[in-house]
Amino acid sequence: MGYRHTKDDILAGALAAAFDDGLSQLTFGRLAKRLGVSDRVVVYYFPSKDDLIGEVLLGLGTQLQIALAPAFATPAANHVEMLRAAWPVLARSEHDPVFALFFEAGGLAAAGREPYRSLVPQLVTAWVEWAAGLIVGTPARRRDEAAAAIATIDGLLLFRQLAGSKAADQAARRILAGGASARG
Amino acid sequence: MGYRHTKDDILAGALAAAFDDGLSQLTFGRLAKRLGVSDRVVVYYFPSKDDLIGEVLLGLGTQLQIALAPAFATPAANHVEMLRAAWPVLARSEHDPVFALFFEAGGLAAAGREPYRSLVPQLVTAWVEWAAGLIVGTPARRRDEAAAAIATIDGLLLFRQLAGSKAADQAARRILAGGASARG
DNA sequence: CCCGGTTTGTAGTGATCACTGCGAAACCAT
DNA sequence: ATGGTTTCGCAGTGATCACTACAAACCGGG
Repeated sequence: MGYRHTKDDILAGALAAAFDDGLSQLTFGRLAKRLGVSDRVVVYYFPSKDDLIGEVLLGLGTQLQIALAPAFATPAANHVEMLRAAWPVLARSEHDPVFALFFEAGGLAAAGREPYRSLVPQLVTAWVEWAAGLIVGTPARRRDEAAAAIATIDGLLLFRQLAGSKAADQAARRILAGGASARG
Repeated sequence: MGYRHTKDDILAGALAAAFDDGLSQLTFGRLAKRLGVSDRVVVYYFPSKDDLIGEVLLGLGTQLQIALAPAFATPAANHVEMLRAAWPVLARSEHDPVFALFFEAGGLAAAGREPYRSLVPQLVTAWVEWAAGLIVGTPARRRDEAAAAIATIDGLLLFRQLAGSKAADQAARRILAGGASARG
């Protein structure tokens, strides 16, 4: 038997707590109480709050990758085709707390709060590069279509969180209708 | 001479403080210090934090409307045309703190935090209805195209905040290219 | 000028924040 | 068993949080 808690235990608990209550409610004290330990243990493994948040964001990135894997599995001719492939994931996104957490982090990044401001854009960039690998065409075209796909997916995900699934379905219907015959 | 501060004074200060430091840094104490008064004055006019945030969000809605007025000034045949009309606003959005503030509020709403969860969707809904008034066609078509426009605009605005203006320009180029000949 | 209500300062509430010092317990290698 | 290291509970740091009690200052109407 090792010690009672490993760093991974605590990080997993932190991710779960963030999923449940949001990043802004993630504190040493609350996390410790959730895990049934002294907050000293949490601070021992994550010497500063930024350390904890940084690793939580890393874990969030992994979870996002898992959630989006089925969406980004097949090559696409353009961003609308990519969006269509992602649709099954988008259509259920309001039930997946990983997206809510992403937008909370994104909002804090937009507001300029560290360490979100430094870390969240890396998630988005990695996401774009991942998408670019699936687009067919010249490098410039792959880059542009991937950026268009990610921007539109972000918009639909956020719109679904804020305006509800019905309005998001209406929006998606129109967006997906336009791209069947798009050219490069 | 009336008293030193009116409710509008304090609300204006609160909006300015939120623009500068973000909603999550908006507290009675900081706002009072910024205005050079006791926090008692702030609490007098806004008896609870939710009251203050609620009115700040209302003011944010007004500022958003002002910022987007030039984008939503002319009728559009579909969401891509509307997006094209909005482009001059989108292309400068990273210099306008009103959008950063909107995404911070949106992220907190997505995370389920009150009063954001209750109030922010109203901003988005009002936004969609405003856009629907500019789309030509049947009611259902107006509604769908407006939703598509707002979702895409949200996505481009957020993408510009998180991925930078260069990537956002690339994304916009592709999205705007697709809709020149879209039909209803 | 005085009287009513409105506005504001001083001070303080208990709670929670991120974080620390210290010593003891748990663990491991020998 | 022993000595050294890792882990962790206990207690406490000063700061800040939203919010309150109380009384003084301020104001317009009489």
